[in-house]
Amino acid sequence: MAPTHTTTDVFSAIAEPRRRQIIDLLSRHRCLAVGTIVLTLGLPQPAVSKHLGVLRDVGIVSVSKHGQQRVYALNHEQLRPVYDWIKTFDQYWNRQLDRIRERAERRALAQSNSPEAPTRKKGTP
Amino acid sequence: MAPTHTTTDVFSAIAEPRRRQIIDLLSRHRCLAVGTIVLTLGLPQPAVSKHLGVLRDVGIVSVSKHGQQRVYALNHEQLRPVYDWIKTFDQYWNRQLDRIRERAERRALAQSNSPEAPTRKKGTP
DNA sequence: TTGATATATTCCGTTATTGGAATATAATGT
DNA sequence: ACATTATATTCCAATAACGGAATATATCAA
Repeated sequence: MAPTHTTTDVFSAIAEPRRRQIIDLLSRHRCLAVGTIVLTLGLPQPAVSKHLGVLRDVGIVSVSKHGQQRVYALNHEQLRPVYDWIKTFDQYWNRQLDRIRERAERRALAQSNSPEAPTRKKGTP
Repeated sequence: MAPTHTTTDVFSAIAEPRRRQIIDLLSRHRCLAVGTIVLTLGLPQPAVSKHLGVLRDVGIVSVSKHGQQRVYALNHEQLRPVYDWIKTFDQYWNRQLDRIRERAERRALAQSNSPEAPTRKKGTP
């Protein structure tokens, strides 16, 4: 049948590289007018408007009128589902880091015990 | 033109809910045969095979032959780009939490200083 | 009102994605 | 060789997504 409606799914909304660009840009400023986004990213204006529309539908950004320009701001909370999902895997990377650190520390300890011993294997001399 | 090729983009690969289901399942087991995934998730076998194909192309999972079954395992590292990207926003949520905690602590402190004072505003009595 | 600027929307053509059914391939057992 | 099990692939139809050009809407200025 059909791909999962990007309009209702945060994961699909952030799948688009340019939408992530927009999000990244917005995250570095409290709010931005469409024109600024267009100029900064160098994308065609209709494209930006359409991507902002998707992000708006999902709730990732919100708009407010300021004169004749529309100012967009990022709603960080809406990105939390992504963080919560991916977060469950970070233990693997962190464990990996822990392992590396532990090994380094063990090695450093061995070094300090016998400064002239070869790095490789202590063995029984 | 066309949507971003899911085959080369981790973000697009994880946009599919059922693929996330498969990833979740695989993350809870060191490795799983296709048949097990089919039975566990209750999805049609061709669907599972196809989704696994996408995940395989992106490198999120890897296969090995065991008899006549293909055993899939999750490559956690491949999910890191997603974590790295979303992680840059977690400061907002955490700051929010910090703010809440700090306020609670301040309130608790105020309470302990004047146990009978109203919660609202200390003022000059 | 007219004109200019800022943004949104619509229309169109192309391509991708998904599910489902059927089929193909591979390994195993008899 | 043949049947069985496990998995992958192919074919199809429906739909959705994207980019680009053109156009519509809204706001402000003169």
